[in-house]
Amino acid sequence: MIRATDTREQIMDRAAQLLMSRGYKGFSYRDISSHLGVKNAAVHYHFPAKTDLALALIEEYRQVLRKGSAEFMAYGGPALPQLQGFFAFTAHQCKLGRCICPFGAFSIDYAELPEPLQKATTEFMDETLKWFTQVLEVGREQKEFSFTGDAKARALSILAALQGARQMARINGIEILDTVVKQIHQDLGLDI
Amino acid sequence: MIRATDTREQIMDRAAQLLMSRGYKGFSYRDISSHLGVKNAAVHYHFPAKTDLALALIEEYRQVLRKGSAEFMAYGGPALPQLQGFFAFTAHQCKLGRCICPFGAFSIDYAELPEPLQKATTEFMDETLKWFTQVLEVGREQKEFSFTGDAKARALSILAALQGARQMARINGIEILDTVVKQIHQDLGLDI
DNA sequence: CATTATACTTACCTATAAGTAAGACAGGAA
DNA sequence: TTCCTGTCTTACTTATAGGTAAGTATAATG
Repeated sequence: MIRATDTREQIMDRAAQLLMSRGYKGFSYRDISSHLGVKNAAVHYHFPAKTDLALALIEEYRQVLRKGSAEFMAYGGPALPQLQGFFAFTAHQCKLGRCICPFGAFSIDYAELPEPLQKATTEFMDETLKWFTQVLEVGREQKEFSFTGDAKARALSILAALQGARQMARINGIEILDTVVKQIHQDLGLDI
Repeated sequence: MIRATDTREQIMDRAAQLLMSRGYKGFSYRDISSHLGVKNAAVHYHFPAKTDLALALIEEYRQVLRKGSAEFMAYGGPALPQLQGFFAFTAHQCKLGRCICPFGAFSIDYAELPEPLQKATTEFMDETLKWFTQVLEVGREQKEFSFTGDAKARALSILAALQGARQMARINGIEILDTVVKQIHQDLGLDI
């Protein structure tokens, strides 16, 4: 009661953790409320429907992406930190048990999602792809790394590999993610 | 009643479709029974628990893999048909709405799966990876295609990319899968 | 012909999900 | 002081999930 907005943030934190560890269908409002020591209806007060919660999460992810890429997208600059930051973020999330990236989580249930959620997911992916394509293009121009062919196709392939690797890491160990990230580095001429 | 084993097969067919279009949590026995025009308990008769059904599905996938790769694994031979067959199979599945590969489906719910199912999934992935690594190694030796670095790491990366691409294809269109497959071809020196 | 196994159906159970309506209670504003 | 608003709780509802026990019909077998 003292700090009202805390609850909302805590709900979103917990929901993010659950979404990325169990998928969209894999968590319930009860999972959130019991963890926070509040009642189920308290979660519904902040997010009337689960869809609202999911939309808020996606919006948050989009904000994170925008904030992390705004300067680069507007003024350019070195592309390598963008790339490295993204890989580090991915690995860190995975080590916290958040192995399922939002796209993975929502793609599984995509067919049954309400239209606004589908739209938000698609737009988020478009934005991510646009940013990552730019990173690859600029990085190649500036000779920070190298690869052949279309940057967008390459961006898509790398994002797909990361998403797949994260999930496969759950089944056969976290080192799978490291292996794939190393492979991507090698393919970009970033051998260590 | 006339052809008893039909029902069991039909259950598995439908379950496979549902598993790969909605994920493991995303379908119920009701989805299967209503589609077949039988009662819920009929499905339980053939597969007492959902875990049993999942295990049977994985076993079936493993059989398909073994049958499709047995000759190659035992006696060698051209690797390219193995590769092409796999890509074609993946694309075909995806076009039938089966965009979520079994690894993707089970990886989402992995943490909550009973141990036998976890084990079966892990073993299936090990087998798949072993086969695909062999395909890449042999194909490189025989100059059917080319790539640098460790074959297992490359196999892992390609499998991850395919898994990710299949899921992303649901969100942003089937052409994403084609793009990634083309990229893989290019990376293996298989430009058309 | 009687028995038995197979492949179901009917009729349940328990748990959990998302969601809602109405009330409680604190703090600030009129 | 009263009223209002924001933040909850209590106490539900409805739907669906996985699962089970007991009975039924058919087909094969002794």
